[in-house]
Amino acid sequence: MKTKSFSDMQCSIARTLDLVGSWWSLLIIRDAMLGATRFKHFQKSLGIAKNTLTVRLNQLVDGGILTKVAASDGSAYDEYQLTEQGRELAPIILSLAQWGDKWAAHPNGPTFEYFDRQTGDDLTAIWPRRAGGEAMALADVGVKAAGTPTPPPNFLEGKPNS
Amino acid sequence: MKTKSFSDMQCSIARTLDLVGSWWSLLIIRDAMLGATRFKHFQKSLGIAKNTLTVRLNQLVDGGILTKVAASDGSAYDEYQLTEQGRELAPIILSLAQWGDKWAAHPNGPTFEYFDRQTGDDLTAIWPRRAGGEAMALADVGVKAAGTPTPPPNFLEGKPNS
DNA sequence: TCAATCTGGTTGCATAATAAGACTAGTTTT
DNA sequence: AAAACTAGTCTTATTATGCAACCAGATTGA
Repeated sequence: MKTKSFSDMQCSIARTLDLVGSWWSLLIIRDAMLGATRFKHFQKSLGIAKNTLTVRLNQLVDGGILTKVAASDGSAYDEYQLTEQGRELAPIILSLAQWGDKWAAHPNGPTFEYFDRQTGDDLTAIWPRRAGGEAMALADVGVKAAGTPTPPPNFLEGKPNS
Repeated sequence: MKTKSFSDMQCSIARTLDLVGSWWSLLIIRDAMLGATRFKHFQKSLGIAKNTLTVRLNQLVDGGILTKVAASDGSAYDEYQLTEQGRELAPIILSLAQWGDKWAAHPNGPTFEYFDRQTGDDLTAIWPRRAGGEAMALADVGVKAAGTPTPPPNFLEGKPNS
């Protein structure tokens, strides 16, 4: 069959998913954000098959999300570390967590809570906002083809032709 | 092999990915947000195999992201519409787009731009923010086990044991 | 009107991705 | 020095995806 790649699509969403959208990838990134650095961390935390984990880690390294560096603690085994590019996936991870907390919560409640280390407050919702900072209604989010000046259909509302 | 499901994990991120994390799912949701409602829209836009599309659409309906409703224009063919639950995936979609624009842009540039329909301004970045609305450094985002009072390791910094 | 086309699938077959477990060379612990 | 651990690899089995053919009902065009 040869699973189709999204890498030749022009859409940024597709291009992102091509790098981090395969099964397990985003959970590996989650664990990396929570401090996992070694093969065994990911393997134990996720229960993923080792061969699959090998492939996924290599893909993330190739995609520039992770780097493999010499261990900081003198061990002979390398560490996988998030790159800047990888760290900036945090909004995606946080919005996934936020949605799951609201719409797909586990009977026992969520495992993690996110807060502002400066103040201790809970994080403000990850949500589209206007310049001032207020969250906006989804219906106010407009989408347009790049370069187009006029505001065509609404995000979440426009109809495709035919 | 039997692909492992994430649905019994407690983590909200995993639970969300279980519903929308399979190959094609988020692109289908993207298209739904851009106005696609019918089988042919998704099929034409994505170039996905028809049997796979059938499975994906049914999964999204089962997961409460889409509903199948009678066509609004009198056609005999049903429409797939986003539910409220589905519409609230917008922050995930927008953060994927934002990351891709920055880190995985197509040579020809992005296809879409997002703006505030009220003002015409570009959207403010989807990013973790403090109560006041200012974007915060990722290093200031803390994560803790649910219920725990003390702030343990940083998000993006904490080390797992062993 | 009525043949041609479109729509939303289903079915069968080929291949790729994932899972599970055995195995291994090198590392670390006891 | 033996035992256990680490980060894989290899083999085998099953599922997921892709592709093409097919089909019944709806819609369109001449």
